[in-house]
Amino acid sequence: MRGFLTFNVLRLVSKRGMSGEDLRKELERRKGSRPSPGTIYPVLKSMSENGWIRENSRGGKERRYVITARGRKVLEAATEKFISMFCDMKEDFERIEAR
Amino acid sequence: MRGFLTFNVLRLVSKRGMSGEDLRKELERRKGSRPSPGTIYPVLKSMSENGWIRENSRGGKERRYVITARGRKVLEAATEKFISMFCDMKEDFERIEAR
DNA sequence: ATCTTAATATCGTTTGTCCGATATGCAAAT
DNA sequence: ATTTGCATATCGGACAAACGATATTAAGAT
Repeated sequence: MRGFLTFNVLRLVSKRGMSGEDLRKELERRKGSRPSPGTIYPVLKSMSENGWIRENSRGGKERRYVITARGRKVLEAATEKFISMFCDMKEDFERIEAR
Repeated sequence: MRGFLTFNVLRLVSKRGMSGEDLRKELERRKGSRPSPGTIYPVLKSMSENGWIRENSRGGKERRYVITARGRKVLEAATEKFISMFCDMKEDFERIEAR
């Protein structure tokens, strides 16, 4: 189950401002393993360079990122692709969440 | 949007017996681009070696695969992981399908 | 039997994700 | 000012996904 890290980060940041550490913790909750620093920070950097997210508040050591307008467009397009790829998974969501 | 090809193949084969070409066509429908032969056949081979799928009917040149009991177990576990990773995407499914 | 056509198989290479290790920066406590 | 602790940054490399090109196989048409 590899891949889709960038997509997931963009989704998380779109919901609320998050730092690298916030993301590592939340991703651990969701997928069981915590991505290493060497994974998450390069992703944040390249997303930043692409203009999908931007640094919002820099409270000392912690840098909090938020999504940009451009990032929202990218996310929306990616979400559509994602859905068409996994179009018949809605039933699985319902089946599994119903337990 | 790379990755998850094996997962997708397993899902498709679990619904109905499919050949390599069937899979290439269906994946094109879903994700826009058709995986090359050099992509799909090695995947089928390794899934076969793992005992997740097996050759069912070999109508001449065409080999049709079906999922095995073991494959179903793997698929079920992978689906749960997938859902917990993308837990809050149900709303996106509904939002996008509603158009 | 030969030719044609489509499906399948294999190989080497490219590309991208992710990690481990290590270094740097920053703020608060001492 | 020094130390401590945590967040962030960077780098090299491991690993796997996917491709392009090419070869093989099998069935049917001629």
